[in-house]
Amino acid sequence: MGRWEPDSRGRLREAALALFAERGFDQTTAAEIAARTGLTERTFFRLFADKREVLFGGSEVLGERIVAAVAEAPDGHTPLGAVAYGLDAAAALLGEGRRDLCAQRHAVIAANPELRERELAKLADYAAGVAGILRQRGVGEMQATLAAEAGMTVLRVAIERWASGGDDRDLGTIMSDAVAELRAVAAGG
Amino acid sequence: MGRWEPDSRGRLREAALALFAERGFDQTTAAEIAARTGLTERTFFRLFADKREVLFGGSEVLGERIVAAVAEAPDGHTPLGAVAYGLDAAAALLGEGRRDLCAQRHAVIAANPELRERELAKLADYAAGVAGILRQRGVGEMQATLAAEAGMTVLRVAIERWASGGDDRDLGTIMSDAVAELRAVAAGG
DNA sequence: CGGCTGTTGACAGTTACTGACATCAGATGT
DNA sequence: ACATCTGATGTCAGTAACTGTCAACAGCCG
Repeated sequence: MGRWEPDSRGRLREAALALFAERGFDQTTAAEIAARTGLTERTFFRLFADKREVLFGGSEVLGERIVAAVAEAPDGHTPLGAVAYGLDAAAALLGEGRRDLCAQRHAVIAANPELRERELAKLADYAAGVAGILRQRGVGEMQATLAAEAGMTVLRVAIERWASGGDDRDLGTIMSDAVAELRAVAAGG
Repeated sequence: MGRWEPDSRGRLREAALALFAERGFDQTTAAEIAARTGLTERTFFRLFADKREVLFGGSEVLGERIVAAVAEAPDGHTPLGAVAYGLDAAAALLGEGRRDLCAQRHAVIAANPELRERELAKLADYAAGVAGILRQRGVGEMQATLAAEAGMTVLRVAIERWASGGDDRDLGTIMSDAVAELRAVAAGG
């Protein structure tokens, strides 16, 4: 290496986030993002499947982490109890990162329907992975799906609270809280 | 009316479903769909915001029906109990339609990631509407969101079972069942 | 009869994305 | 040291999703 600046992916991600935050997603072309990093549009699309994906790099890592944590949850847990392990792992991973960047990213996503769609799709992917693990642990198809999907809803709501600054507590705390609320809401008549 | 064939929207929807089922979503252009109905591509995009929307016409009706049913649920229900009214209304509405068409539509959607994204977005819209109603009924922000989202997950899973033919029971029955499973999965430790 | 309205067509333009091929620094093998 | 291979990039041409603008024209209304 040395022939080109390293970490094209990372530089494109940074440039994209900055431009999206500044002018908005629709008002930013892939060519502009690429130009800002000294690369070409073609390279952009080689590194990211589509323009939206540039905002979701690293999302596979989060998904894998969640699925792994659910898989490693000790036996004897209810489905939702196992999912909570995954949520803890997610909170730990996200808690490492810079909260301001996470907030900026979320503001960009919240401002654009296409990006919101993509985020939902990512969460649905995680949910599918988690549901698969739960099924391996002997949970029935329907319960596995419901527990996994509900867990990802908790993840989304908690992150939104955390990133939007409406709740100053630790992300893990917000999430445990949300799981408790989920139990409460489902327990009632 | 009379100058042109009536119901351009409906004709485009039919043509699109047929072509998508036959060759797949990606292998079908908007111009081809339009041509099959004797219209032009420009008209297609005047009637549908984008190519995917042609498969989701009438989805606002379903959303409104669900939200209305939740709003009209008698007092004294838990949040999830009120959501169940919405699910009943959805089952009733979908039960009216032709199940084979619903199944074909779902097969097309299931076969394409972009279409799955759009479907998730529609469900998220319904959930937002339902959560709003629950909040009006005095349910807390977090519980309202969780109950509404969980309800839409039930809707999705139940429809998938029903449409894919894996479950011969009535859609309403499948859904009540799924709600019960949701309660069971959340009730446990 | 004349003007207004709503639906459509025609046409040009932008941009997301793809495929095919060229380039060239650096690692690798002999 | 030399040839070669590899991997990341650039170049260029093309498709198709959308959008803006203007024209055409049946029906309706005064």
